[in-house]
Amino acid sequence: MEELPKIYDPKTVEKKIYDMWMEKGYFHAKRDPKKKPFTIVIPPPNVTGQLHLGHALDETIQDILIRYKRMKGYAALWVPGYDHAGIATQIKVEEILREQEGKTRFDLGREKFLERVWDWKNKYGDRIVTQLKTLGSSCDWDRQRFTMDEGCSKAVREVFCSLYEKGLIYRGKRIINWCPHCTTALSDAEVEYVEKPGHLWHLRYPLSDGSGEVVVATTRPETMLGDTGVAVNPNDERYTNIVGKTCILPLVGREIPIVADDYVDMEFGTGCVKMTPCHDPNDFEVGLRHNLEQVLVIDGEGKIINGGKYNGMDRYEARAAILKDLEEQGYLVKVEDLSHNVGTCYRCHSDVEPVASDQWFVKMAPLAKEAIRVVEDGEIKFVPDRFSKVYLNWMNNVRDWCISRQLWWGHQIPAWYCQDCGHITVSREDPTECEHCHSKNIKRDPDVLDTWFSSALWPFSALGWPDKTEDLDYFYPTDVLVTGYDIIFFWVARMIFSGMEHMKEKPFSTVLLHGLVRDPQGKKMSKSAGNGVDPIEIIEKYGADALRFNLITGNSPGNDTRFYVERCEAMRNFANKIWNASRFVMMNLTITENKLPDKLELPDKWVLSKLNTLAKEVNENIDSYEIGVAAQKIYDFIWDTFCDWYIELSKPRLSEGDENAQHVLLYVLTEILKLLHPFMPFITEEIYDAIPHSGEALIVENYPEYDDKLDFTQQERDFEIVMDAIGALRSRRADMNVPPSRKAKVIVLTDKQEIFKNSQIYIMRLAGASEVAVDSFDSSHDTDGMVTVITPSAKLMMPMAELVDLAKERERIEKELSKNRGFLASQEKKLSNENFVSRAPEAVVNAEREKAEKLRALISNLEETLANLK
RNA sequence: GGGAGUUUAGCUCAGCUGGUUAGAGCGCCUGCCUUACAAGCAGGAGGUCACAGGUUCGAGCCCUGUAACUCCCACCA
Repeated sequence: MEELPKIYDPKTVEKKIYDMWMEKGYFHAKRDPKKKPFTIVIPPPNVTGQLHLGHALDETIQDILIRYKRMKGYAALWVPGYDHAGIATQIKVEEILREQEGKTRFDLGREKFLERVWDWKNKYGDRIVTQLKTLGSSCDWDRQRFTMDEGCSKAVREVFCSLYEKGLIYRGKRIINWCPHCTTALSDAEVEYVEKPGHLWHLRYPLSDGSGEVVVATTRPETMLGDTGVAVNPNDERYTNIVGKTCILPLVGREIPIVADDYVDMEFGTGCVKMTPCHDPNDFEVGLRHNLEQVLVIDGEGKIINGGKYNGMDRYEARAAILKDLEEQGYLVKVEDLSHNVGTCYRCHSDVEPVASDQWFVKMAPLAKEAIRVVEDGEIKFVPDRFSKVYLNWMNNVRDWCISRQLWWGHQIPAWYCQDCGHITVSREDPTECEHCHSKNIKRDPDVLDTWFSSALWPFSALGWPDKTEDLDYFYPTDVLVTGYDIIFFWVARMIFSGMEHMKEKPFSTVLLHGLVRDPQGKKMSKSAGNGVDPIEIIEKYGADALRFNLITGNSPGNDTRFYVERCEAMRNFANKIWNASRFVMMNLTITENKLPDKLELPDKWVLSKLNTLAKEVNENIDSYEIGVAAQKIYDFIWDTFCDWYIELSKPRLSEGDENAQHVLLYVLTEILKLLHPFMPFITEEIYDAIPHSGEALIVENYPEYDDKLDFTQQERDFEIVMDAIGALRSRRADMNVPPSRKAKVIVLTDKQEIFKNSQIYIMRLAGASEVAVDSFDSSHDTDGMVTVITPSAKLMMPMAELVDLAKERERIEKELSKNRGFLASQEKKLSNENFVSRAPEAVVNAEREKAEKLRALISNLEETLANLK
């Protein structure tokens, strides 16, 4: 057998292993009627994107679940794909165009520009795919999808048309959020509110009849150019006399009415509100109720229009100019500081402008009904559960979804406007004439759909819908959706109502949410802050396995986590630990078959029993999505149980040529590799390949589960008696600074003589004993010059005369005695409590009794030792 | 204005439906290159589980209240 290097080098291994998996087609899920399907669709990363730690966490969780289920015998399908990311991609290509050619998209025209985007997508679109592969993601690459591929486009068109036919998509004029930088409408979900310091300017609007004035307050004075009214509360006695009058809009000179509307809060400001129907959602509504004129004063790029001398100015430039003029002309009453929430674009973070505009909307109320029911009824579960409240709250208050975007990159809206009769033709096939008047003079809506419109269909469009595919039939609904809590509204909510509406079935059963990966200070990682960590660099340095393990341990579902590079180091060390443990096993192997021997020693039964418990718990933990807990348990077992104890225990046996020890080592190691494989796929597969094995590859081995045949609970406890003794001896030797090289005879007085007699070699090896003599408790031994160590089951003596200080020894034992007497007292108090004994479960009471027994034994051992100490 | 989360060792965090004397990684102290691993081994220090009440035989975990920090939603010009 080839000698493995001392240090594990992930770089050379990971690529080789991944290529092997690909070549063998292990990631490809076959529809097998004998198997149960398990399906995950990937949250499609942006085609413009670079892998960041958030993706890495997301993908790792999914890969763990998929690999686990695959090993459990499911037809486990993980559908990969990416998202066309309308705004982000268009901006990216526009940027390149500007930088390289000094052109805008309008210079090229729609068709040529889109060619450029496709070129760009074809060139760089697979970068994110390559990066996913370095993480070890076992996606079914044969089924890779793109939100703008033919199938997804067909799905989008079908959904648009069908919703339109049902009256659930409509076109109308509403106040929408407009991003002047991205020059497109946004949905409500795409606006992030940021608290910013601002001002409240109080302006004087003189009454037309010269009988006085009203004072209004505003945070956005530039919108006054679009004012077409002033509103007061109908119950506000201060103003009843002016309702119905008009006032003169300063700077503009327009005569505008004063109306009464409940919307106005009498307590706030002056109780008079300027009405700008085109630039404020509330004003828009008030305007409709009172028939106020609509004057649009800010254009798509945030510049002033219909504003006389201010035309062409940027909105902030205009604000300054208007304020200056207002002040000079005596219309500015006062200025107050006011911190207020400003809507910003979630893509570019520019301030969004509320603008009245004709857009397409999805009518949400009817769709929300089923989406609410399916979560309330528990058909879809959120993990952690608290997010179902967040979801339901949003869905219960959801407003219509603005889905049109003034972009070129995306799914163009399948609506044609008749230039003659004005009818809108919406169709699955491109029409050649108006369906109403048959005019050929029709023009297609230039806008595209919100990127999230296509993502909303992902769980079924990625499986082939609207065609009736076998994949759809077999794999839908999917099982788990893994994503960050930050896109519940953008994506999760919309997938749920889309699935219910178009499939009449939930898109997934469980939504597993994780938190954000933050920097060591707890700040959000971002390009602009420069605190981002590139997962690819981490993988190169520490390996994908270490990164994966780092990301999924030490945090729990739905909670944010901080990323420490040092933790990667710790996880790399763990990988190296496994590597070396495996090296040790291999170096000592003369056997070639992996099977448990008939004759098992006590430590064998101990380790197998621990392994059995581990397998049981890991299955339970993963099944309930506690994957961090599962990982931690495997880590502890490998490092503590297997390496620090079992391997050490096996050494004296191996040197005696005990093949049974080899068999148990190989068996346990193999089971560990299986258990760990979903978490650390590369190193486990590499080791599996190097040790004797019967399976084809680890990735398709059976995942370990609880095994009745390995139930050695009693032997596990028996051996822990020996471990207690070893621990006590070690601790005592360390106290006295005895170097490991100095061996000493150990005399064990115990009523468990058989256990200790069978364990002499282990005590010698692990506790620095030159020889071990076992005798009964009541046998007499000279304690002169003996160092005594007490455990509940044994009195252990080492002749180390020169190290013994009688006074100190007394003191030590007395201290230990009083400590344990204290414990026993509290224990006995608990046991003498009627309520405890009668109400606590029997197992708990028995455990407590046993504990008390042990303490009594320990105390009597200590007392006896103290009495003999002369 | 409404809702949620967090508060556990020096730091960052686990702690699964309430059940010993509360754990991990990193850091710290002591001793070891014991032929798998110094990216390691052995031993150790360090916590009144934010605070105040309550329920319970038993509370880090459940209930009530308080405080601090964080986030989400709504949005009053």
